[in-house]
Amino acid sequence: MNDRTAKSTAETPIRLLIVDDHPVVRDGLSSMFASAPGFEVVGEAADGAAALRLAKRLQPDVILMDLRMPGMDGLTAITELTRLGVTARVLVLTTYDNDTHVLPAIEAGATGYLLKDSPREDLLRGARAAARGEPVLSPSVAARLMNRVKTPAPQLLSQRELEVLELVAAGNTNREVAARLFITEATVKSHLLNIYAKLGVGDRAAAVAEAFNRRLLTPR
Amino acid sequence: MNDRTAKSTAETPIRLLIVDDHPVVRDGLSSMFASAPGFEVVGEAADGAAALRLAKRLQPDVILMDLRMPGMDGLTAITELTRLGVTARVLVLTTYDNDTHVLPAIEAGATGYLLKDSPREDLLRGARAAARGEPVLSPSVAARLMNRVKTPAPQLLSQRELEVLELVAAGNTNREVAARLFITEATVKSHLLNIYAKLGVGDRAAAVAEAFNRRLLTPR
DNA sequence: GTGGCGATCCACCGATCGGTGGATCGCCAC
DNA sequence: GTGGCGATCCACCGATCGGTGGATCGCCAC
Repeated sequence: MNDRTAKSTAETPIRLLIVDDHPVVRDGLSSMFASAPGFEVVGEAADGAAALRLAKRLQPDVILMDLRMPGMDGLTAITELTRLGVTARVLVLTTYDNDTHVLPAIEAGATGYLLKDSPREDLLRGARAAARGEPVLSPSVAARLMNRVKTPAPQLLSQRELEVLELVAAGNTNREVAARLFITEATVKSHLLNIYAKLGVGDRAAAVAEAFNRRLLTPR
Repeated sequence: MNDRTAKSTAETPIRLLIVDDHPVVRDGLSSMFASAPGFEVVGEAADGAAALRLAKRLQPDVILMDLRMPGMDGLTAITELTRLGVTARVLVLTTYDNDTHVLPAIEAGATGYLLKDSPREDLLRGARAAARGEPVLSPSVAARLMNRVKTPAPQLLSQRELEVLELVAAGNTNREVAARLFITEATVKSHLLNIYAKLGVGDRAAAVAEAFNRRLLTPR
């Protein structure tokens, strides 16, 4: 809460909050960054709840966040930070390069991740990149992200069926779809029944959801 | 179609297909990669249609693909390659670091992109990474990808409304939703009407689609 | 503690949807 | 050129959905 004016150096230092349940890790990271130029460690926390409190009060630029912690874990903390609109960039700290845990953190709002046992230079560079808002990702995680947006385009539905489904997703009634496609309402229903069979669903709402799941429809 | 056996070197070279409508660019890239160890340029094409034909016949490991071309453009060609199940990794070649054109290419199935005027070493490294299936992305494009999967979580719908919508998206009728939530069908409808009003839609199918668009529901 | 607001809950009714049972057309393999 | 298959097209009917018009409850600000 104390008013600090640290613009003596040419560049304002990057304010760090370190969150890890192991004191040894906290101390190690803290001393590493404290001794590096351009960084200032403004706080440490041992679990997600403490991290949330400190983040709100200290307004750090970058939060180094462990995922596995007692009490509120890192993923929940990141979700909360995002929900609260905290602007700090979150760098996830992982022990191993375990993608499956990292991806949900990215989706929750993390800017990237670092391995705890990365070389000192990598940690400093990653934190600086995060402070600039740049992602810090390994190729394997980046590849997983790409797969999430790639359209497999399995051509499961015919072109006409996809047209019908898109119009239904846009809120058109069967009659409106028919008018737009210059066919009768009965034909629209027939297409819809084929769509239901192909997608394994029983109504239009489930068909739309399944189409998004299968990337047949993509969020705009 | 000629049977080639190029396993004289310790490692099989990376087979490249170069696609660009400018002969100068093709020649430049071709000679650059031909003179580099570990690469073999197996073909060149001047537009998307030719690229498709050659890709199917030559089965290259990596395709260097320009986006702006007369006739079939690069984006369409990438979409077709993905649809046809061609296993070649596609590296998009861009003149400028214009993210907006690159992202759709990534979504269509490209492994990454390179700037045409990148240093020789970057081009070689990028092509090798692509051959291994690793993404080749600049931080700005990676950041855009991340934003696509991040959940803004605007808490637009109440918890109960989201529950109802999820059950509707799963194909439940109003009566089934009511039974699962231990409320009456009338209450389910009331929730749905509130959902429609909040999302600005008029029926359940459009509500599901809009929820995916706003990341209130996410593909599984 | 009172007002206001959103979330949650409920009943009745016309419009729409999904189910059943078909027909025609074009394309590809044999 | 014939068979088979999927895409596209169509009519009738019971079940479900969305629209209208409400009531109650809990929470927060004043």
